[in-house]
Amino acid sequence: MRTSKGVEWALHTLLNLDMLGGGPVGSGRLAQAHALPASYLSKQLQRLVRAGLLTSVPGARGGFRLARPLTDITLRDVVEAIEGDTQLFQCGEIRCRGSIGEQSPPPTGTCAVESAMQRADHAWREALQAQSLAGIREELDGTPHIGKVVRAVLG
Amino acid sequence: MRTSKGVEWALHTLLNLDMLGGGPVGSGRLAQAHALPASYLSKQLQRLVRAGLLTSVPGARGGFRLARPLTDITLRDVVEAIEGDTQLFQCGEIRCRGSIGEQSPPPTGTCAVESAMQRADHAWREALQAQSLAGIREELDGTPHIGKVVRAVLG
DNA sequence: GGCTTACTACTCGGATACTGCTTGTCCGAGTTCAGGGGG
DNA sequence: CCCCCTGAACTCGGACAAGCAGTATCCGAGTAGTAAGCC
Repeated sequence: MRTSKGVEWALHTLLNLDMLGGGPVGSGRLAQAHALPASYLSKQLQRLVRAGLLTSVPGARGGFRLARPLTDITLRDVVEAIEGDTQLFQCGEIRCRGSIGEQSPPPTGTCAVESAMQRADHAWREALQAQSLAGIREELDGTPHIGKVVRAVLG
Repeated sequence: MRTSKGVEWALHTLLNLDMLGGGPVGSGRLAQAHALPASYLSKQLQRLVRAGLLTSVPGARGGFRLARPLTDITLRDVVEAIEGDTQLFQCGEIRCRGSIGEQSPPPTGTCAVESAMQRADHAWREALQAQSLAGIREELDGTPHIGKVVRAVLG
């Protein structure tokens, strides 16, 4: 179990877009920046558009641009945009099946196992939500040449 | 992205084994309890054995039994036994590839994106570790007929 | 009658197929820009 | 000289394959119990 590569790609791409600042950048150029498959990256960026993190500009000279500043984008936003908001642990309600399930009265309330796993899931999402991309950008600015390279390559 | 079904199966099976208390129980009977594929459940239980959560008894009248009390088994133990201890987010170091990577000096230290995701990963594992199976067992004991059913079916 | 021994039934454990999702690729609809022609 | 029209190039967006991890299954090695045979 691991997050899809799209999460990593989306995060770096969002950071790159912020360093550029201005107009829309095509998926091809964004992909070239990190040697990613362009078409597949485009697919991931479409999800960010649907989630409201990016806006897409169609046509020639089109591309993607940030829909809002990095301070308003959390890791949780990105992860859920790519992966969906389904729980890490999905209860199959096996407690209701098999010989035990048949001989037990229909359960009332949530499965204890499920609720325990949900607590951990909640902690994960809280930790993701507590970190904005702006904070990560600040860490990167500890090595300021990065921004210069990005602008030289993509600008 | 979601945890494999094996996690759910393992958790319920461990709880059932504790309610029985005594001797080893075969994977077939444990599977029948929740209408699970017996052979595949056995595969998951083997992982719990390797992780030291269960002990297996070979031969006729053999089976699986708890290697230690539920108070000493946390959700994290079970999840990592089944899923492995790999991080939810695995950094592909794409920052070192592509035109940006080539034109940047070799990075020093951990990728900022990776360390941010690791913080969330850590929060998840902490929340898992904070919950023992004994606690879940207590929640289940709110509906005490469960133990009776388990003993009737498996005992 | 008691002990030994061969047999059977049952268990775990790993090697072997199948399925669904992640990953990767391709082509079409739509838009912008440029250039040429006409007023 | 300025405006309009046509064409081409480039973009996103969704439809179409390939690869791999998760899922499921089967068979062999090994052990406990049993029953028969022998002393």
